[in-house]
Amino acid sequence: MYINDHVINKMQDTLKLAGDATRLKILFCLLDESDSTPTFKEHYIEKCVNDIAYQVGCSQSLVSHQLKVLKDGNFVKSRKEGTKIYYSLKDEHVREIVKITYEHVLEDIEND
Amino acid sequence: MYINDHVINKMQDTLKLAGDATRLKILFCLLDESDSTPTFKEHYIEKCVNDIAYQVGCSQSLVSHQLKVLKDGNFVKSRKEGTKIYYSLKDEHVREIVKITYEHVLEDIEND
DNA sequence: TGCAAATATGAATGAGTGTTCATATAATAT
DNA sequence: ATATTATATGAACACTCATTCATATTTGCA
Repeated sequence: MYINDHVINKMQDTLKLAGDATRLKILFCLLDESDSTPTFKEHYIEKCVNDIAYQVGCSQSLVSHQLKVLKDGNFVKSRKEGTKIYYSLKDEHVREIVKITYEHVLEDIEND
Repeated sequence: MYINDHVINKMQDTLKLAGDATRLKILFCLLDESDSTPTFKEHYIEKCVNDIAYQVGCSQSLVSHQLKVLKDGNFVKSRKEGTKIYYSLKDEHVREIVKITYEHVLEDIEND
């Protein structure tokens, strides 16, 4: 193959990381301030774990576990302030991958 | 959540489908005629199972299994001709998702 | 009819992973 | 110190899934 395994494996990791419902919800949650239609505008919103858990509708434990996964995969970063830890998207790669997939899925649903 | 579960689940399915090394190799294989740097030009190349297996370096059985997965997920389509079955990309969605991820991974590797 | 080529399929296995539950850690306030 | 809030962590479980092996199916051909 022309594409080396390193590239393939990194692509696999990236797509696998994004390919989970709970993590996708967390990413959407970090995409915008409130519960609105997702704008994919470049801005970095910070939310603490409990707020994310509440908005996403999952347990604190699950969200914490998945935030760790997202952080290890360089999808999000975190900042400590008192007892709270604020998470936000790490860069524009994440946003674009979510955006492209979102738009394609919407298009598919319209042409069902 | 503002995004309904149906959309989230379809996004999950799409990204999960693409998030596997073997399937990515198959998709790259169907992206271009030969072993060159991937152009992401819109053209639909047909290859039969054995050729794909050879180029990807996996067993016929594995490739056949994964082609079924890709077909069920609407990533590829197939056409029968004699004893051979030719597979090709189904639409531009697949190509774009692979392209975006590929470019992002390359960019990450450059800035390592 | 029989054989070879191309592909599909089913079972089995083993590794990976999403989720829950209980608990630990850390910081703050009383 | 003690209690409370916020978050992380580890074990355990169930479940998914990628891969292999053996075999079935289909088509074309002698």
